Order: sequence, then structure tokens, then C-alpha cells
Amino acid sequence: MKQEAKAAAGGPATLWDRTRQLASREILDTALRLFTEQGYDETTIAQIAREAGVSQRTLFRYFGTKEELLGGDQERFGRVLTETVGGQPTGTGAWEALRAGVAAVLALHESREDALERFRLLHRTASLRAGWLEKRLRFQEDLLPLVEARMDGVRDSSDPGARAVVAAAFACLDAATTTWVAGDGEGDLMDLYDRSVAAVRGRP
Amino acid sequence: MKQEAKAAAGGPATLWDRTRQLASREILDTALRLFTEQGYDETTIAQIAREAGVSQRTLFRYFGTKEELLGGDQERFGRVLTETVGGQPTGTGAWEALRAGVAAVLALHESREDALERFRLLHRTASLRAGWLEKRLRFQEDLLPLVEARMDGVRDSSDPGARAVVAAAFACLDAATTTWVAGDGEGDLMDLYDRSVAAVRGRP
DNA sequence: CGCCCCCCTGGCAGTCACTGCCAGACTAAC
DNA sequence: GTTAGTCTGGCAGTGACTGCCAGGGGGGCG
Repeated sequence: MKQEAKAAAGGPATLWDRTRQLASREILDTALRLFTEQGYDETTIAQIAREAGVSQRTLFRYFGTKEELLGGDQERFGRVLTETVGGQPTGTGAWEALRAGVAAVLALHESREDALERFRLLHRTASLRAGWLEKRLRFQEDLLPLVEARMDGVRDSSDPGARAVVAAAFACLDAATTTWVAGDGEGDLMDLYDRSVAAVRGRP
Repeated sequence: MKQEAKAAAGGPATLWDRTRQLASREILDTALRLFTEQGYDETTIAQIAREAGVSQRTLFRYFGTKEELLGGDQERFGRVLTETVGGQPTGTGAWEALRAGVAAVLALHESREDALERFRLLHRTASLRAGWLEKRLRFQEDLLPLVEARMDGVRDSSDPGARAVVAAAFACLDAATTTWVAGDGEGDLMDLYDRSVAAVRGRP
């Protein structure tokens, strides 16, 4: 399991790494294609493996679960999110810092179309949404100490304040993406997020 | 499939209905006991069925999924929620109406201990949390029109405002229960919810 | 009371995601 | 060239869940 360390570096050094990366891409592309073509639940692992030219066993070695085939690099999302929020200058308010984090994560998507395609799939499939929400919870937990430090008046862990603010920010992001997908990608996602926050905080 | 209609009525009329209700109770109790004893993931359907004295097939006829064995009557939650929010007098603000709904749902729990036990299980098991969050999404969708009507300045479906407020309210509820469980049931849940809302809306 | 219809139940086989185990092939280092 | 470390595929197994089919038992009817 050394491929993770290598993946971070720029150029693939050994032949194995290159093969791995190639296979990984092939699997990922095949999966996304089949998912969009015929739906997530209707696509079986066996089919993806067959069309990608690997065995099921190998596919599961690359991606532990079916969800990971769609999620892309969700750990990267989490990393960018916490780093951005944590990297905001001291004195930045909690909401401002969270906004910067959201903006950074949204900027990670390759293109508007790619983002729309993924979000659409995510919103259509119940099981996928559930998985995504669960991952969100982990991000929230990671953000908690960072946000707590930027809020005054929060005393100890028995105060739900910081947790509520983080969860509310994600709720706004969710409302924004849902509206965005419902409107077929019309408008700017970040603008929808801002309007969501404004509605929640009661300042128009 | 007539048992649903009968269940709404007060007294069980026929012998079948009584048998059904008895079996249902037995399964539910067995499941909850095993879940708390050895954990959700570690408990198999086969074990629950065996100890409850029914076949797996029958168990799945009573409860479509493993999650339903813990969720209790989540549809009832949804019903109470929407009815309460919708039943608030006109002129009541969105946040106020949602607060009333949350209070009504929390009041449904049999006892503090029962609620704590279920929440604890819910927060411990990742797969369960995901399922619960997904159900929450459906509640949010149901509440959307009700809340939209109580907000001024919301124009059409391209405005994420109402959706954001509903999602934020659930986020506050989530923060409250998480804090409540983390503190082993100390304090009042509704009070934690109020403090969460206050933190989000920026009024101390 | 006897009849038939219908509902409910249990068992069996099958699907799908996912895991452990093992043998074989290939790469990399010496 | 040999050896050591990886990667791969296949196979069997688990666990949630579903469709199908036969059998038993209740409920309404004459």
C-alpha cells in the first residue's frame, strides 16, 4: 500500500505506479459512464469490472466500496476544506471562514458540467445521498475545533453553538446545490450559497 | 396489506391483526435488545428472526429493511412534524413554526432513557446515521412548501432561502442531539436546540 | 356445519455488495 | 539469476434483501 504516498508526488516513478494509475482511471471512467447511462443502482460491480477489464476482486482493491467509484477523491475535499478554513487569518469570523472553505471546495471541480453531472447523480440516488451525508458528518467533526476557535462566547463541549454553525453552513451548501441541480445548473452556486446563508441568518 | 388501515384504528378487531401486532412487538423488542447488547452491525437478521421466533422471510415482510427495526415509526415522526408545523397559526414565523414541530417530535419519545438509547445507537453506527439523514431529507422536502409560505421575500423555486432555513433547523436539531448524547443525556434537548438556533442566527 | 377463498407463513433459490484466502505472475532489488 | 515483495484473479463465503411456490389457518358464505 505505497501507492498513496506516490500518488501525492508529481510524476509516477515505477511501472507499477503507472499501471495502477492507468487502471484506476479506466475503472473510474467506466463507472461514471455506466452510472450516468443507466443509473447507479442499476449498475453492478460485475459490469463495471467486466467493461473496465479487471476482476471484481481487483476493483475492490482499488476502491473499497461502490460509492467510492463516484465520490472521486472525497478525502481531498475534506483536506482542502479544513486547510482553507484553518488557514484563514485570525480574526476572521466563523461564517466567513466557512464560506472560504466552501468556495475552495467548489473550485475543485473540473468543470461546471462535470460538477452538475455528479451532483445530479448524487441527488437522484437515495443511497448515494446518504453516503455523501455521512461523509459530510466527518468533515463537520474535523471543522469543529477550527470553528470553535473563531467563535466568541463558546465555552466548552457542552455548548452546541459551534457544531450548529458548522452543520448550518453545510445545510446551506446542500440547499444551494439542490436548488442548483433543480434549476439544471442555472446561476452561480456560490451566489446560491450566499443567499442561503442570508436567509438563515435573517439578513437580506 | 390491510393491516395498515387497521393499525390506525384503536382496537384490533380480528385475530390476525392481534397476532400481527404481537409478532411485530416481539420482533421490535428483540431487535432493540440485540442492537444495544452487541451493536447494530454485529447483529444479523437471522439472529433476530431466530430469537423472535419467526422466519427471516416473515421478518422482512413486517419490516422491509434492517434499519426499520430501529427507526420505530419514523413515518409517524414525519406526520407529526408536518402537521404541527402546518398547524401553526398564520403569521407565525418560519423559525417559530419549525421550533414547534421539533418540540412535538421530541415529545413523542416514550422516555428520556428510551430516547437516549436510540440516539446513542444512531450516533454510534455510521450506516444508521446515513439512513436517518436520508429520511430527514424527505421530511425537509415535505416541510418546504409549509415554510415557504411563512417566509416573506421568497419568490420562486429558484430561491434557496426556504430550503436553507429548513435544512438549518434540522442541522440545529442534529447539533443539539449530538451534544446531548455526548454529554450522556445531560441538560434539556429543547434548550440545546434553542442555543443552537441562537448561535446560527447570531443572537446571543 | 361444511365449504371455499384468501391471507399469511416458511422455505428455497437467487442477486448483489463485499471479504478472506490462496496460488500464480510479474516487478524490483541484490 | 535468484530472491523478495507486490499485484492479480478466482473461489468460496457472509449478509441484506427479493421472487416464487406450496402449505396451513382464519373468515365469510350457504
